[in-house]
Amino acid sequence: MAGVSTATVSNVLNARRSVAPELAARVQAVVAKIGYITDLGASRLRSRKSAVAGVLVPDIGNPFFGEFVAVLEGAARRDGYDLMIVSSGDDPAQEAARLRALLTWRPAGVIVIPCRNDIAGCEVAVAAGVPVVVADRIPMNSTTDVVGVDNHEAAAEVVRHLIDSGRRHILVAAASLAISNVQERCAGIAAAASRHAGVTAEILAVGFTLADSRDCLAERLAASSLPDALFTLNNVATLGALGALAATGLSVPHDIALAGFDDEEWMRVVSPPLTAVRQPVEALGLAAWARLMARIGGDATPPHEVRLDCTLEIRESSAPAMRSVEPAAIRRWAQ
Amino acid sequence: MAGVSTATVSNVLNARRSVAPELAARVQAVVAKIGYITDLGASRLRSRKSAVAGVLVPDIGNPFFGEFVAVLEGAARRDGYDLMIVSSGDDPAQEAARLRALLTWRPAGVIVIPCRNDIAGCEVAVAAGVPVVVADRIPMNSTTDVVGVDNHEAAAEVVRHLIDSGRRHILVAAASLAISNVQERCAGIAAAASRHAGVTAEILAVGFTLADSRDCLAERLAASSLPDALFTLNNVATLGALGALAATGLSVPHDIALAGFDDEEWMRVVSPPLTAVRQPVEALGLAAWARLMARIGGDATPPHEVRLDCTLEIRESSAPAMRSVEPAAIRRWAQ
DNA sequence: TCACATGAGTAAAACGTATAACATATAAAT
DNA sequence: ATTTATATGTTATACGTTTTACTCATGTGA
Repeated sequence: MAGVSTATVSNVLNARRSVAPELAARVQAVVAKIGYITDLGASRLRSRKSAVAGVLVPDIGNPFFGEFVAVLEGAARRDGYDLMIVSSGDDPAQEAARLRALLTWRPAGVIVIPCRNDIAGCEVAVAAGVPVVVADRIPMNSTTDVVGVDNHEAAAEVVRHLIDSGRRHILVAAASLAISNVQERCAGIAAAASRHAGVTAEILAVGFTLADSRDCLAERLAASSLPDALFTLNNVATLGALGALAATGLSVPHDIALAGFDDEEWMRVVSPPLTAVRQPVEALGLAAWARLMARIGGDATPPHEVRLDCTLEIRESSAPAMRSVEPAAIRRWAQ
Repeated sequence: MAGVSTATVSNVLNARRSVAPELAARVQAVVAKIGYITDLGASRLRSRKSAVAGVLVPDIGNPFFGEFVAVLEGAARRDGYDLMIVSSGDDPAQEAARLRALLTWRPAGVIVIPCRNDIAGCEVAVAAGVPVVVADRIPMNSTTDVVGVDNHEAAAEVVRHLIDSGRRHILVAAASLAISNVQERCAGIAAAASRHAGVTAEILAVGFTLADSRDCLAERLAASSLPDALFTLNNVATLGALGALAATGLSVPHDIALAGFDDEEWMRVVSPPLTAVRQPVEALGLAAWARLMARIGGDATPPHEVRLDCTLEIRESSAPAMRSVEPAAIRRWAQ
């Protein structure tokens, strides 16, 4: 339509070789007129270079993973990459299937938050020569780059804080003990608890859904030997704990302290505000993306392990149980 | 490697023509051995049929949109489709750019939650002959299928409830008045308020972020002429309201009632539990997907408009301000 | 026995793009 | 004036599939 060869069109659109201004203008005019849009599939097929990265998370509907993906998307756009986002539903079989589906897109690299300690079907990616970065849940002996937080120290810090707050019997609620970061957190809890005589920590697997964790915790709290602190290891378990506590009639922090992993915005505006471990989600995403870009760029150094620090946001839900003091004092203490 | 032609391999993998069992087995064996994975780009290029759908949402990190996308992903997988997910950041320029980026993937269809009343760059999609379904925020005179909720009635129901609860001066907090569903909600509010003498409704645009809405509302609540009810039109505004109320020292529902659009899990486990309009996110996603599949399947009927009903979850935050009654009674009332 | 349908394989073209190779004109250097 | 470099255009091929068209057996009914 512009009276030029397809090669010239390609050169105009990709600015690879110089094109006479007059011809370029003619091409641009036709492009605008007919609404021409490059076929990225054909482009990648011919040029053999892919500007898409795959992202596999357990559940895109979970705000933690949603935010993680949002960070990745921003970083990817800045570097000119598109993102192919899929979720595994915390099911290893789905994980393998989705990873395979990702690879059909021939991504330049893949970022994965696995649902278990080993990534199901990860070998197909490395076999295909696609760089893989594992985030958040870090398998024990991974051969790929990994990016996560210092779960051991963060969990230990929570336990130390609860002990300082006068608590002695900590009930820990985790989705599943098969998740690597849960294991790291439990180790941190055990380590911190063991350094203080008379402190007990009981671990409870409460499942992945709000309903499961609520019911599971309600049942435990109905039993004798009540804990005086509840430590939830992810955001879903925290919701379940609040539900169970409301059902049981226990008051926070008076009867029992509550602290959890994953800080969400609502936690600091409700009453009582919830003590939470804030994971550096943005830094996590940026670090994962940086590692992926390095590998795509040809970095062949041995696998990197990036560990970022969490921050403990101490709020009223884990304040000391001062029966005789008015709420205002507790609020003051929390600051 | 299997000693057959590529045509036979294609027939084995896609089961299009019958292949001798022995040859098929040989092909499958090689596929398994070398970890062959079809190149989806090349496949689509040649077959001219695309099994990918584009999804454009304002912010993948927002739990409402995250859940919407999660529903879509499940539906898409069931129908054998992949999803290309991008977000616009509530910026019309980005919206147009991302939509264009989506089209480079040659999707069979696109589902869009626009950031304004008109979808920036939507014409390129329809020009390309790609079916478009608009969800959640429905432009006034759209030429495409639209799927949304009955915002007018849902908002009116909230206002009627607040009036029943003894409230007369309602402050409405919306992100932006340029959003179509906000306009519909405001119309519903005005209609319901006008049917009751002495009831006022004041609309306030508080922005898209938690910080903005908190500051904006705190400023308004510091002024004279305090409202006795706060009605937030999305989840971010609800968070901002809680923050502003905490800063102002107003107690809910004693001094002021609080009700908002978007029901999230935490809202029913905090105290006081929050009255919220629950949007049927799952039904919304399924309806949008169903419309898209119909259009992809060749449905050429005039544009459909699907409207789903919301449900009002009445909880303690909008209970009557009974100064002399103990909390237990209020809780009873809320049930 | 012949004509003809059916089954099962292959060769080759096509999808939309990028690029290497080549061609030509003009400018610059010798 | 001849070579050499540079700028700018085109032709043709290749990317990894799918699919059409063609081939060659083999079976089947008259």
